Amino acid sequence: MVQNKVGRPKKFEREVALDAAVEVFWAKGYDGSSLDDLTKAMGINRPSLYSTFGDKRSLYLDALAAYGAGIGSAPVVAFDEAADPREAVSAFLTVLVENQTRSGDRAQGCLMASCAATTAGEIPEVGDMLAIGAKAASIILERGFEKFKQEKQLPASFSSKAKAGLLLDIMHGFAYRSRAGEGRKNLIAEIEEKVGQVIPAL
Amino acid sequence: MVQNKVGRPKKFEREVALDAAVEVFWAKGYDGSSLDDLTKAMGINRPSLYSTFGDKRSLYLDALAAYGAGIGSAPVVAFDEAADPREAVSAFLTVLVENQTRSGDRAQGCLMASCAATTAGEIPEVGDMLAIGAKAASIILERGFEKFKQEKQLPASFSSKAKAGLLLDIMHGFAYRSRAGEGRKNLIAEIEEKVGQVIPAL
DNA sequence: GTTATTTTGTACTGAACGGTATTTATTGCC
DNA sequence: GGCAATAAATACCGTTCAGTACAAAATAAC
Repeated sequence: MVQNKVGRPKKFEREVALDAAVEVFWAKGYDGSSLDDLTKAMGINRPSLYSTFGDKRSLYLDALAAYGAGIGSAPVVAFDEAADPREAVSAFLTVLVENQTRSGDRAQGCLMASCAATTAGEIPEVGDMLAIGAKAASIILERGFEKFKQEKQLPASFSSKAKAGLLLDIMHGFAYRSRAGEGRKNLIAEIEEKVGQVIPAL
Repeated sequence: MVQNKVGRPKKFEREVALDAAVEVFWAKGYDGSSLDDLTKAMGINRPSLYSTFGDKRSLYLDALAAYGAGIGSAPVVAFDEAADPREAVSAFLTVLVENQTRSGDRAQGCLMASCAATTAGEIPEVGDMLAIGAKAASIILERGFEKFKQEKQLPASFSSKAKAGLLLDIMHGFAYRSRAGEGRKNLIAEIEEKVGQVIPAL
């Protein structure tokens, strides 16, 4: 924990508190999360929240960015670390489903697709973040497929861009169904089928 | 407009007011929609709203049901009316994109996936509605594909259930991107590619 | 031990919220 | 015209909201 030289020491770490805020927004959405909800979950009081994060709105944007850089990009990281196309898609979807069904309570899904999307109208920056996140993921997946093509693990006819888009579509399908309450087991059981729809049979 | 025999006549129709409420919830979400927003858009005052729809929560559930029975199921209806598989999928996606990019303003998308999903935690009935809607759509699409198989318009190897799921995944991808602000033209231009991913080449 | 500095903790503010009591207006029936 | 019935319209209620003022506490420097 970084401390100043003088003055009363801080009792919390910015990143830990931000992660807690992510959980609150993920569960209740932006408008559904009150400052009481947030401060209680983050373990800090209101003045600390305001001095550290600004207002509720900028805390929200920080939380979305933290999610995007962490949990939100974990599936893409798993994809990139895999050795072959089928494993890459399978790892992508497995990490995805695990993150979207992580909670013991109901209603997890994706913070971006299931919660932040609601606020794309009232907070323009959110719309931009949604678009940028999707675009970035699409490009990374496309490049990953292109790499596999160069390695001859995918045929030359394989359309990397279209398949990257399809894989993201599948991601959004899982996000919706996780949020709707469908259990992890059911979704995991579908992954093989989805892999087959993205990667042509051997 | 159905009127009572006695008493002051109503100045609004329930369905019209409900459709207006749908628009508000679709734009701002449940928690982001105030009663002032709702009554203003619906053209009625608070007591009328409460006597007709109960409270905000039950108005919300009514609005979701109305959306599901109307706009939300329009793509499936278009699918069912088509004469061949490619046209069915194409019509499904075309109607979908048109509905999700209907507004001149930003942030349309799907009321269920882009807005209602947020409230699946705080209002349990919403989670159930999301799940039931997806299940119903999946079954109808699956039966449609099966019909095309019987008509020999699709090969026996065609997996109707898996393809129905994939088509719904694509729907959720479009919903996300519409909500993120991607324009109708871009999405329409992608439909042919998506059709090819659902229906095998001739 | 005093001072300067930083953060915590509590209490508070005006505004907006969902919901309702009450009054007024408009009809059909006698 | 008077009465009963229904709905509209306004004004209001207590609560919760996001945001802040202010004081108490904890550290380093001297």
